[in-house]
Amino acid sequence: MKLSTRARYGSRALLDIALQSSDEPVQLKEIAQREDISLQYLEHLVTPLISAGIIRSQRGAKGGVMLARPASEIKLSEIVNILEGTIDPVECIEHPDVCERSHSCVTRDIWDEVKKAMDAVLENITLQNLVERYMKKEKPEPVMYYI
Amino acid sequence: MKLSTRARYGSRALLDIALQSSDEPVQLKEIAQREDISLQYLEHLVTPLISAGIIRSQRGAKGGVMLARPASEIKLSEIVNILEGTIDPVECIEHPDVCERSHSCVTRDIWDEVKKAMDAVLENITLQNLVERYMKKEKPEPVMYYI
DNA sequence: TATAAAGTATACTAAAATAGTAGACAATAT
DNA sequence: ATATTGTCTACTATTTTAGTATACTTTATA
Repeated sequence: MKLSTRARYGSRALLDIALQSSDEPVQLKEIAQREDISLQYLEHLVTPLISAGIIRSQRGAKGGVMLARPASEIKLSEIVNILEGTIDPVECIEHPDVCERSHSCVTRDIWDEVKKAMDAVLENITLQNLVERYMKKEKPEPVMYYI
Repeated sequence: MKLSTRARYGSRALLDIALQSSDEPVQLKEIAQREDISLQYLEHLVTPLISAGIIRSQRGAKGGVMLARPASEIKLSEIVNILEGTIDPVECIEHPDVCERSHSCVTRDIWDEVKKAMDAVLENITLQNLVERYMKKEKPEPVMYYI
């Protein structure tokens, strides 16, 4: 029941891009270095994200990638879905035919509830939220101490 | 992000046992047949469930397995945990040391929230609940039709 | 317009996890 | 005594995941 590196690395890469947010594209090489992901593997993650319209790329010298939409409009559920495929904990949620029991299977119902619980979390978190969380961790609000 | 067959088969096997609930042990061979799981594979699932005190077994002729506790005291979270290992979607939840970023990683925080959402579902469903859901599906309450 | 610096695409390989099988062994009801 | 049933350990096959390699395309800019 583990997420693969694809979703993990991919989310980190996207957060990285969001944090560099300027008008200039961010080079894959830089992302790879900062995030400790091999450039070649990162490319595998970037391609589907481009196809899905999460990021866009500029080829050639001074090229790189950038968010295709505002960070506030990129939901984590979308990212995970693109990189991980469906989050369904069991095949029979999406394709009931794989098991003749599906229609009457109560355990299947449970896995569906589990999926929905996960979805609910991921649907409500955007890249922008991640950026804010990051900022908060990096620069915590000064705390007042009362003596 | 798939559950393995272990948790799926295991839950079904336990529900099967709960449904046969009598004082007599249920034979593994029967469970295997009803649930379409090879006997040998089922044995792999049964062993850890016995160790964990979910079921107990009687060896020898007329032997089999039975619930070691009332179905209402067996939570799905426990079953999944035994058969699947932790449900953590990423290694770094349980073992932050696997990644030097853990302490400052905001994506990790998200995966932790996802885990908690899943846990919340599985903690609240017992084998007894599954039995009741099953009964409901099999013998739906008669519905009044108003003309 | 040549060229270096990027991203793109496809194919391959290694490693790990998952799923499943086989067979000898141990306990027990009858 | 013995047939029936669970137990244990070892092995194997398959699939998925992770990662590497290499040739190719695009483009800024000198």
